[in-house]
Amino acid sequence: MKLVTWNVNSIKARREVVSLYLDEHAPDVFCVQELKMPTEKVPLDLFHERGYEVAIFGQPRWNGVLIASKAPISAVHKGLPTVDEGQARLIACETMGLKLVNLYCPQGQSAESPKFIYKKRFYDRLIEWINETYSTEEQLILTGDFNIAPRPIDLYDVHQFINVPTHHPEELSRWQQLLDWGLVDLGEEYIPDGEFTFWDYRRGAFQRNMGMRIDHFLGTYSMVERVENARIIRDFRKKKNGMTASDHAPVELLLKD
DNA sequence: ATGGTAGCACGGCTA
Repeated sequence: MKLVTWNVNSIKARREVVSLYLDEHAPDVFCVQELKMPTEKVPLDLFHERGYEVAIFGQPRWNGVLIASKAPISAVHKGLPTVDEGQARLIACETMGLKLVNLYCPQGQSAESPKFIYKKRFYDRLIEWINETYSTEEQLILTGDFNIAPRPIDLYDVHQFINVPTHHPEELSRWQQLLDWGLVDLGEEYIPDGEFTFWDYRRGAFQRNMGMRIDHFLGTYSMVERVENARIIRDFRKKKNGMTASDHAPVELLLKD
């Protein structure tokens, strides 16, 4: 089966590009972040026409996450209790025998920003909630836009990220806590070092390959042996038929059935 | 040079 994560930067602006991706790459399970739309306005036909069931946690203007699956979806959970502040950043469900958490983690702006304090609080609560809700014995995957580049090689220039969000020690320690709980970065072994999932729109970052690997799959140990491959579909960071791309590329995880 | 680009929604915030 093919599991995909993609921060689309508005499902409204990206409707045609997302259609193209679904038709060309046919994921079985599709996790989307940054819908930038309230739940009731998300174009369901985009998914229903292609045989997907869909669970949506939307919000006007910002954030918003969605899971689409070719198989039935059950046990849908929306939101990370007590730290949401009205922000739609987490949706979880069960589908295809997997427990799945789709995340859009806060970005943090700068180390001095209140947004960075919020990012740390979000991660602290996430670690707690995962521990309360799941067991390491389960077939569990956390995926989405973590806004953390875990290794120096996951940034185009680590020297520009000394004490800067996405590679700050205070968030790397929280990433490590997720690993210590019993999760593995499933993409790391398969994605070649120095490949990125995000490039800023500004300063020609994509053309200069100034990117970061911040979109991930974290799985329990029982998932590790099921992974066949992971890859970044870099081509979808390029303009398609004049349509602007998202600033993130889709990331695919292939699992043995 | 505190820049730059995109999206939401029409001024300013967020990334």
